[in-house]
Amino acid sequence: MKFLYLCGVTTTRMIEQLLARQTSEALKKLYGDGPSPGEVSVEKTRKEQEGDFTIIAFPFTRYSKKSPESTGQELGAYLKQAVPEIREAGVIKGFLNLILDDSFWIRFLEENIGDPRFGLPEPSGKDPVLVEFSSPNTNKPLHLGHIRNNLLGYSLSEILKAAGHRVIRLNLVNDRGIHICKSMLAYQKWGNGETPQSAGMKSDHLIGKYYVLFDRKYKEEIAALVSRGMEPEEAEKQAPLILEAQELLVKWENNDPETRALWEQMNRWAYEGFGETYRRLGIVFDNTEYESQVYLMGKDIVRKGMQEGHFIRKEDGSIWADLTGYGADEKLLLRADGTSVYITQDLGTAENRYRHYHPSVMIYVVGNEQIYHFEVLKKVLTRLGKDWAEKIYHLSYGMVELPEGKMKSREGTVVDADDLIGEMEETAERTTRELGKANEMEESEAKQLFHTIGMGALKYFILKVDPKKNMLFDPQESIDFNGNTGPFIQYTYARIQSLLRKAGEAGYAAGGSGSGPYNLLPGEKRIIKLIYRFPETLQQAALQLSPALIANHIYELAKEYNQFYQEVPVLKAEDPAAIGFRVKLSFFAGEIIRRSMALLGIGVPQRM
RNA sequence: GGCCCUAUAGUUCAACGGAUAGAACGGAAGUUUCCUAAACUUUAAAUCCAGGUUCGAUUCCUGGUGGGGCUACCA
Repeated sequence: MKFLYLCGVTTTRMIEQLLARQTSEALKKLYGDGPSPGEVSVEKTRKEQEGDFTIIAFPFTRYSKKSPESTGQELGAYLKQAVPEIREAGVIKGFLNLILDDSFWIRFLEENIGDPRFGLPEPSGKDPVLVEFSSPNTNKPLHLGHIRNNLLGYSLSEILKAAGHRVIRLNLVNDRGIHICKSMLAYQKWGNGETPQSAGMKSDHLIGKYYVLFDRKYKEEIAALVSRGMEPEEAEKQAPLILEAQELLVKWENNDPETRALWEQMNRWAYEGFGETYRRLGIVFDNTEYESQVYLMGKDIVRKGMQEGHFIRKEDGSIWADLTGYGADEKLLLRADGTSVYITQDLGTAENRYRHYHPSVMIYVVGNEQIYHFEVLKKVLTRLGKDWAEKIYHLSYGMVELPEGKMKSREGTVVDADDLIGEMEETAERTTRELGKANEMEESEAKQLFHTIGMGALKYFILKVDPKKNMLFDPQESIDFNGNTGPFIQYTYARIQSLLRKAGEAGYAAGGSGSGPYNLLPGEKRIIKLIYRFPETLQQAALQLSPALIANHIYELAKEYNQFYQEVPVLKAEDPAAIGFRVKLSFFAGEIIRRSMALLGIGVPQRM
């Protein structure tokens, strides 16, 4: 993301920087000219090949005027001389593979194992990054799409914090607008004073019931009008229910006491329900904004812009921005009846945030169906001379699709958030009990474990996918607990903790240092290298705003550790030095797993 | 119509312009006198099509084709 900067470079990448610098010097010395160190890319060697780092010789042939092979040979010979950490340098098809001495990797482990801030750069102290996410409508309960939004927003915030940014998590509640009036109207007409208690429903679900009811009755009215010969488009505008909802909106904006009282009651129900869902998901915010409190600011901006001649007023009194010269169409900013639309309040919130927080970046975690909306928002702000409009970044994530297609709240084809959370916990409980793993647990510990595993499965399932891509969720197949999943990683962690408990009993310290020379097994080295790359992955995840990178990395580590665990004895090793080293390696791997999972908002159990 | 996103094993997902395109699930075959088998090992299976740029393209560009989204006085 172009607005973000790196907060700091962690010390662990120093060997790559050293290699790049030496390569640059080598080429200049050998051939008289060469790239700057920044132009040299030092990559990790592919898994199938032997080596730790790879430098590609092809780009250097323009300096050497020789084949990639001999260029690589000469460079390799130079580097081996210049860098004592290099044990071997071999060239295969123009790829210079460097093998570092085991002592380098062991020293890395020793130096960082006790550092709780390993991989974390110093906090930048610069202007904060705002992350807006969740932003629910108060007219219906949360569904699977919101879950993706919440998990992404929360995880990104954690990642950005870890990468050294000051982060402010914002929730903007869409608590006003025509959509709210629809549920309110349906409740007025057909609610008979029903309450969550009397209905025995979670409060936000009760509101959703009336939103769906409105839509059903509204569609009936449209159908009736159409059957009497009206054009469908016209019928949608003339149906009595929609006209009534519009009246209700005007009343609301004019502070009609009765309307406001109903609105407040229904919103309270919505917040109660959302609060419960957030709690179960483990989502928190630093601040909550309410659209009802900022939309007037948006109206003012529009009025002022109108006076200054930036906008146009149509015959019916509605106000529009003419963006036809800017790669967009005309965009409505205020309705003819003076009430505000979606973008009106977004103009207000943006201005409000900019003044209040002086952010370096404003990230909006909002679905990709709103790409156009944010383009227009930025264009309108720019039009008004707000040069900070460029600080707005729309993180547009893909939709969660069901096998039959897109979810539609109004038509009831949604995967409800609360239901899904409940099902995940139930599945976790069933699976755990079948495996007999809860047998010796206290009931409270078991309950906590089911929650941890269930949420781990759900969160990992969603966050491992690249945010910008659409993803598929098939309720029939449910979310797996084996393979590339949250529970797999949690299980790996639990195994490590079990091992460490036993190691402690046997007198082996996990965090200490001071082992002697040691020949690394291939599996051990692969684990160390994955730990070594954690800081880099964190930076990449922050830069690309992608929790998926963390998820992929941690899966690699868990997989690698499981293989090691299976094939290499730790506590039963012959050599005490080997036991000591492997205990330490296990401890460090466990820490990286725990911390990475925390970046995804996922907890890890001590046993499972 | 216009604009935007997307296309990889049967399925769900990976791959800073680099080597033989990786995993998982599902399929086939194995591993438990040994630190937790929610694990591990082996195996079959894929870059939508046609051009272009490059030493090198799944990746970048152009044109097709398929899928999705936006283009609301909904948010």
